[in-house]
Amino acid sequence: MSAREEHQVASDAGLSKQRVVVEAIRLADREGVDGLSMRRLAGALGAGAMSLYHYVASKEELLDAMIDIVFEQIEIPREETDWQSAMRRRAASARQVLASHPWAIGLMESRTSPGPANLRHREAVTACLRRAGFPVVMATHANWLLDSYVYGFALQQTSLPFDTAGEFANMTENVFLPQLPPDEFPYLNESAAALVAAGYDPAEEFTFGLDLVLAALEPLRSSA
Amino acid sequence: MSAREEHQVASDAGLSKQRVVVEAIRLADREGVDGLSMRRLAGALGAGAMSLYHYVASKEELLDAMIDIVFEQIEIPREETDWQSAMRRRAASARQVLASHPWAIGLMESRTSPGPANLRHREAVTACLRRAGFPVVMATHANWLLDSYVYGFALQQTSLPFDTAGEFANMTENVFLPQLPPDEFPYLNESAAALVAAGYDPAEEFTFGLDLVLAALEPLRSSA
DNA sequence: TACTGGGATCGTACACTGTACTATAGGGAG
DNA sequence: CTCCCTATAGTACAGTGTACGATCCCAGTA
Repeated sequence: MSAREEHQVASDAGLSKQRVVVEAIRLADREGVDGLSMRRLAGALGAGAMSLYHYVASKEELLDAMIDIVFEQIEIPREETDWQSAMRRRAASARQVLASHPWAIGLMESRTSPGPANLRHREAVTACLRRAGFPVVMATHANWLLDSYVYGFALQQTSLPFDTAGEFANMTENVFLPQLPPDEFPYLNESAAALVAAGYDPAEEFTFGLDLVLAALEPLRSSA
Repeated sequence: MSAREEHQVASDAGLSKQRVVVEAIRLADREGVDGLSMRRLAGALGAGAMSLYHYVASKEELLDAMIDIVFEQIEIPREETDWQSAMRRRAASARQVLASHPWAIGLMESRTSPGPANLRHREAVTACLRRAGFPVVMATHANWLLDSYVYGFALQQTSLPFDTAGEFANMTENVFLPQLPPDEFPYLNESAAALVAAGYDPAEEFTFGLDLVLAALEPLRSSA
């Protein structure tokens, strides 16, 4: 016990569910979700593996708690602003949060229970849309559409190896194009060449779809 | 060896990468991706665990091959039809395929290499959009937008426990509503009640967003 | 025919996983 | 002091991916 105190990194002011989950997120961010094991997590906390099970019923519950904390980090729409600005802010926040915890999207698939932060988020978004004048069913449609776009974009983004215009140009010229025979993939070749030439910046891609969707939803409000 | 032949299910006409990957997909469909282990897969094929490694370098490569076969099942746009019908068909196909292999979306996250079927798909979609008159950069935007919507919708759908209007009404009344204190979640309560009363059918939700996106993209074509 | 080489198949072993069960230490209540 | 309860672990077990080496079988050659 005294030997263990020598090398432990985290403060040992006592465990707690909060501390366990937060450290699990840091570990997953650093090493990927496959590198997150109960033993390694316990090691990072300076504790024994089985001690974690006093704060978390199972690894499944730990993963649930992790994604709920991720949802907590997504900015909730504020009341005063107009609905488009509010949706833009929360979409940008969601994209950024999901990009900095890439494992979260892959985890959303298997777990079915929404979690409290997720529910608060949905409530706030629905409130914003309803106050903006969307009828009930239309607000549901808008919710689905916006969430689908944000999650789908984040999903695609995390599986791509570039973030900036420079990285995109670099990867396209040195990795993608050499793998695309021009006779088999003429349009992808055209596309890649044109995008690099135009200085295409993937960071701006998110805005295009979001603005288009918001503009298309605007006339579906019933009042002003 | 003769004892093993008694209980094996699959035909033992010899292994092959194709047979291994196809059986892996069936196993994942049946038991979830967590239930897919090399030993169980080998058992389903009537083979020893290590035999699989002659057709697949690692489990990672197996997973890559699995998602590429899933992509192969998504209908590719045909040349003759107008672009909106083509996109509607392939979006519907993608949604259905991803719904019947729910593990596929969760897997897309971690793997970065596109895979041949994925590339052919992208090529065909880009071709369709370009021929419809979208400029190069606009075709890229449309591609991102449509894919984000389809993947995001599929992701949300697989994490929901209902598919039909009846199941939705049932789950909402018996499971969701009892967990939503009306004073804390007034809008979600209003929404749930209104949707059940209106006989809301989640199967139609996909069409709404897709149609909206397609209509919003239409004027961005440069020629007719 | 006998020999050989190589591809396919598999058994064993190792490090690692989640976690059930059990044991311990420490502190507050009676 | 005794009793009990909460927090912390150690050990053990079934199961994982896969490195390594053994085996079998068959095509080709002498």
